[in-house]
Amino acid sequence: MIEEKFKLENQLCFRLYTASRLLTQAYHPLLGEHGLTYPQYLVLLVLWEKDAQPVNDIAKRLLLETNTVTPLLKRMEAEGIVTRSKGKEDARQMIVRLTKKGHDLQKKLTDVPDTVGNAVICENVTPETVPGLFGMLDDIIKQLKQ
Amino acid sequence: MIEEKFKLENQLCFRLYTASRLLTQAYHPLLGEHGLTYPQYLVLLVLWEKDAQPVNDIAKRLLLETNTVTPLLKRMEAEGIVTRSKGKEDARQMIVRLTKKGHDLQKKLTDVPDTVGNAVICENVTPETVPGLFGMLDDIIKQLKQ
DNA sequence: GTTGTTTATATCGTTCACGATGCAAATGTA
DNA sequence: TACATTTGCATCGTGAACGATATAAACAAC
Repeated sequence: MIEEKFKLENQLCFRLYTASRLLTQAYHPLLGEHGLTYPQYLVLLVLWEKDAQPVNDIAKRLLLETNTVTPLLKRMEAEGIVTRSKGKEDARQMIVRLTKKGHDLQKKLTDVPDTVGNAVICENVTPETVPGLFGMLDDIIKQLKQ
Repeated sequence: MIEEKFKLENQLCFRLYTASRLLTQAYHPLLGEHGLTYPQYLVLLVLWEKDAQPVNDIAKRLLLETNTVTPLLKRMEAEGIVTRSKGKEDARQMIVRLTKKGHDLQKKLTDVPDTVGNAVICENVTPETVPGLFGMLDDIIKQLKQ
């Protein structure tokens, strides 16, 4: 008999991993239409809030390493969504800026948040319960960031 | 001014994605000690519950595609953790079985669930609130599976 | 100023994820 | 039995993630 602690049903991580994957998949057709991946969409969210950021600030905001973000940004540069240029004050930095195409994508993706948001609404996940879910996930993230 | 719906702080998916990544990272040192990755650990959880399963059953249980699971299992086979052999009733199936090494890993990993479990305990995430979190995540998963 | 350290980014290798496609075994139908 | 379809798995290509390492610029100490 398998111990309770090893049952898949008792694993928080498996739930987070699965929910994250499935929700990312829900974004896929909406973003793919515009040649974007989900992590690239996250970079856009960061740059729409504040344009012209160094790689490090983007990575820190997304809690990713630069070795993940750098290739991702180079692909976005190749797609003409962002530009990357050396910082003037600090020549080590690479400043990432939205192109017109990158900026304009916001209008084209205007329906994405609500479409995905509506896709998860169900019995126990409603506008009333989501804040509580956010709180717990934020707590987990804060805790694991140390 | 950026719209509310595009703010990173209002995204469920980003929270799930980040929490999943960070929690998986918490497993990394514990599993890496035994030459395992997190997805490989998930396969072990499935096989410890029930040995000798075809690739498809493992993939379905983890909500993954076989094209993800097949290479993963081949790596585990190369590590001597599982064997893969053609099914006798249905020659299309590949039956995956734990080796002694794979079976014995359970004892060696006995502390992993509690160690990781304790790492997430914090103010809003306690033995009392976790069932509610499980319920919401299960709801999201169920909803997105269609 | 020379040297040592830190910081910002990039490169490399490995392992997922996953869409698209291929192939052989099983199944269904005429 | 013949042929089409479905099923189970594998292969291929691309894009993340991430540990390890490299490189150049900035900074610090002497």
